[in-house]
Formats: sequence, C-alpha cells, structure tokens
Amino acid sequence: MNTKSRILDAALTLFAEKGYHSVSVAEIADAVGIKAPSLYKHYKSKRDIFDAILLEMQTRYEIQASSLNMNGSNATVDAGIFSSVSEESLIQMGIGLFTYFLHDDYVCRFRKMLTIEQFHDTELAALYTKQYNDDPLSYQSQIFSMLGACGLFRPANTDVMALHFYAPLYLLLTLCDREPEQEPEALQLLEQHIRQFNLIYKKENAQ
Amino acid sequence: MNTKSRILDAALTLFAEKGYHSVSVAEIADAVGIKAPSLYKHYKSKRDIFDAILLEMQTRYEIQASSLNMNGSNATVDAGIFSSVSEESLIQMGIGLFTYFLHDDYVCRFRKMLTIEQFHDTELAALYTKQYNDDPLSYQSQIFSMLGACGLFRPANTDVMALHFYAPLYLLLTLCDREPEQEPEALQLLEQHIRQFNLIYKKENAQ
DNA sequence: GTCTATAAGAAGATAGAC
DNA sequence: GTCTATCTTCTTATAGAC
Repeated sequence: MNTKSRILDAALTLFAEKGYHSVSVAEIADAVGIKAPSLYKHYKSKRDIFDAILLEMQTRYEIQASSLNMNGSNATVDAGIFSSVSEESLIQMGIGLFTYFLHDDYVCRFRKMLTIEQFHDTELAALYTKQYNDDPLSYQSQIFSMLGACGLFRPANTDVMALHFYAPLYLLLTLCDREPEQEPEALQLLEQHIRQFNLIYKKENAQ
Repeated sequence: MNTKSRILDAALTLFAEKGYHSVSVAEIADAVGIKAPSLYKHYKSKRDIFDAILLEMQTRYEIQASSLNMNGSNATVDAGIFSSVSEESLIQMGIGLFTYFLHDDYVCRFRKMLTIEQFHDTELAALYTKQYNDDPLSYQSQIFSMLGACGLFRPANTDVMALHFYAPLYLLLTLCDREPEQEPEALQLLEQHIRQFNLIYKKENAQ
C-alpha cells in the first residue's frame, strides 16, 4: 500500500472517530509514520484529503450499490432471487446487509465520518440521506413490490413496508456504531424483528 | 435572559451545527454580542461551557422523561391513558412525540450536538443511547405490554413491537434533523406507518 | 462585567536541504 | 519523498484598566 493510500486510510480512521476539525495534519502524519510536511507532497491541503476520501468512498459505494441494483430504478435481478424467499432467507438478507454495513472497514468508518459531518453542509447531508435512507428504502420498497406482485406477500403500501423492514436495521446499526459491545443483543433483536416482519406480511398460503 | 444563559444558548446552537472543536470561543462571544475575554467571567473554560450544556440538558430531559414515565420502571399512568386507545389517538401519540422531538428548540439542538459528538467518548455515547434508543424503546415496550394485557393488541414480543413502532419514528427524526425541508413527506410517511402498525397489531374485535 | 492588550501555544502550510 | 526550520494565522486563556 503506497503512502498516498495510507494517508487516506489513516485520515478516514481519525475523521471517523473525532471529526474533521478535531484532527490535526500532524496527527494524520503521525499515524502514517511520517512528518506533517511530507504529507503535502501527496495532498495539497488537509481539505484535499477529506475530498479525496469523499470521492473514493462514493466510487466504492456506487460500485457496491450497482452490483446490488440499489441505486438503479429497478430491482429486477433481486426480485428473481427472492421470489423463492423463505423466512430463513429473509433473515439471511437482513443479517447479511446488517453485518456487511457494520463490519466492512471502509463502509463503517465512512458512515461514522458522515454522521459526524452531516450538519456541516448540504452536500454531506444529501450524501448521508442517499446512502443510509433513500437508497436502502427504495431498494426494499422495490423488492417488496415484486414479492407482492408474485403473491407471496399481502398487498400493502410498499414504502411503509420498506420502512418497517429497514428502520429497525438502521436504528440497530447506528446503535452498534456507538456501542460495539451491544452487537450480540442487536443481532438477536434484528432476527426477532425479521421473524415478526415475515409473520406479519407473508401470506399464510405462500411457500 | 442573563448573559450566562445567553452564552449557553449560543454555544448550543453553534455546537449543534459545527461540533465542539469547530467552534471558537470568539464565535460564541460574537453570537452573544460580547468579546471573548468577557466570556471567561461566566465560564472558566470552553470545556466548562460544554459541560454546563450537558448538565442543563440532562436535567431538562430527566424532568421531561419522568413526567412521561419514560425513565422509571413503569408506565402505569400512560397505560391508563392508552387503554382507551384508538387509531387516531395512536397517531396523535406518534406525531406528537415526533413533532415535540423535532421542534422543541433545546431538544433538537442538543440531539444534533450529541449526534456530532457521540464518538468522542463513551459517556456521550451512553447518553445518546439512553435518550434516543433505550428510554423510548423501553417506554414503548411497556405501553404495548399493557395494551396487550388489556386484550387490545395481539400477543407479541413487546420489545420487537416497540422497535417496529419507534424505529421508523427515529429514522424519520434523524432525517428531518439533516433535511428539514423533508418534514412534510416524513410526517405523511409517519402517519401511514402508524396506521399500518395499528392494522397489524390491533385485535379486530377491539374497540 | 465589559473592554483592550497580550501571552502561550497549536494549527495549516511553505522553503529548502538531503 | 522525507526531513528540519520557519511563517502565519488562529485559538484558548490571562492581566489589568474602566
């Protein structure tokens, strides 16, 4: 890993924990194992490092999201997968999404950074809303819309269903960001939540 | 309003928008209409202002929470109120809780400040978790437990019910903190959520 | 209680040697 | 590409006049 990437990595870790303004350039350099002035051979300013993180993480996100059809206007592929959905596979989807969001090193640090910086400007606010609210909700909504059309789920407002499915996941995720030691309880509650969700919305005769 | 309180107020506004470290003492003094050194006649340090905010807001919270029986180990009074619960009164409770959390000037700014500072130390993390996760969830759980005992709601895991009821409220609340212009859509979705929730959990023969 | 003046230090960033 | 030395500005905080 080259120095430029190591700076980005160290900065992301520090920004995620303390916020942009609370971290000094010297601190970042220290974490990388160089002196502060050396850092300016790689980035022209502290703000430049922040912007590079933003760019890099947005690129990663778009790749990840498009592979899941989370950003596009259709979820056709996933509907195909979930048309043979069972309670266990619904749990797998929920737990999988949750643990990925929670444990992927970059995703996790970037989410914390955005959490801290979200009120600084409208661009960061919009990015947070897109990645952690709008995209997951519209993705889930489309999934449930298809599962409804297949006759597997009771007919219901899919936006509300998406909110019912995703909001607990979101709350538990932000909880674990703050209190990592509560992950076991969170996972247990998440599983109970999905079982209950399945019980509520799934047609009795389906499967 | 005396100067000491005006400093607290101005500092809270600034901390909520930019975070503790991004705000200078001069900026706070400016917002109050005095010079920075004058501020030290009221508080002995910048950190002292922050701690005073924390203390003041925790006191306000405890008063508010105890009047709602949110912190205690029982929700007896509220169960009495909600034993005559209707769909409309459930919506009123949800919307009321939501708009209070969102529009109360102090509650709102303090929540934003905690959001920004939550990863700085474990004390702030614990405070956030208590006020915006644990207390509301245990409160809701107790309410549903009583409504279940009254035979108004279907029997179900009340912790999961509380999560189903509160998590969407929480997601929409944090969304509106970030994007205040989305409040109308959020309120509409919140109302739909509660109607759906009621439909799901309420016994058909109840009422 | 407010001000001006100022200390003491930290921060972002540059110059120039190696 | 890394370092030391340095500049400049910002920031917290104090001293002391009014």
